[in-house]
Amino acid sequence: MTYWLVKSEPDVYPWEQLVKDKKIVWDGVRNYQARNNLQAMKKGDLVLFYHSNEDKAIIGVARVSQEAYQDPTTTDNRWVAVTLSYHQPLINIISLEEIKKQAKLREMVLVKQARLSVIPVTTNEFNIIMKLSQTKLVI
DNA sequence: GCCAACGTTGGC
DNA sequence: GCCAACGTTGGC
Repeated sequence: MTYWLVKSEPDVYPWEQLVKDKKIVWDGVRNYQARNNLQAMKKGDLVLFYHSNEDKAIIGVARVSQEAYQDPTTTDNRWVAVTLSYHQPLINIISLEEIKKQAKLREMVLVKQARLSVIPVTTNEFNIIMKLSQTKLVI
């Protein structure tokens, strides 16, 4: 099991929409590092859903339901998409501010590489976030 | 709205 | 192959 984090601008595709849709094709990624992370995702991996801009917080947990395939928004075969599905919300959302306050989270790639939109998360970081948010993971 | 960080492009 | 110019993202 690998853990990830994806960023979304809430006015483009908010978490609430995933709650309704149940599934989302995560496409349009045009950054090689982010693409490599998409390609490394395995079915069943858990994905933290982060709102950038106004919210700047981790708000829920999604899951990889389909591994990397050709990005449907382009015929350029360098780019891939995955399908994410709704998993569960966080009881308390975790703000970027909170993450920066936590010594053990300050080294997250999310903090170190602010512009990357698909980000690996360590098991330890994932567990700390679950604990801080008082969320019991549903398997 | 500004700007830092950083990726991409194109001229040489 | 280097690097200046430029574009984009996202935090503040």
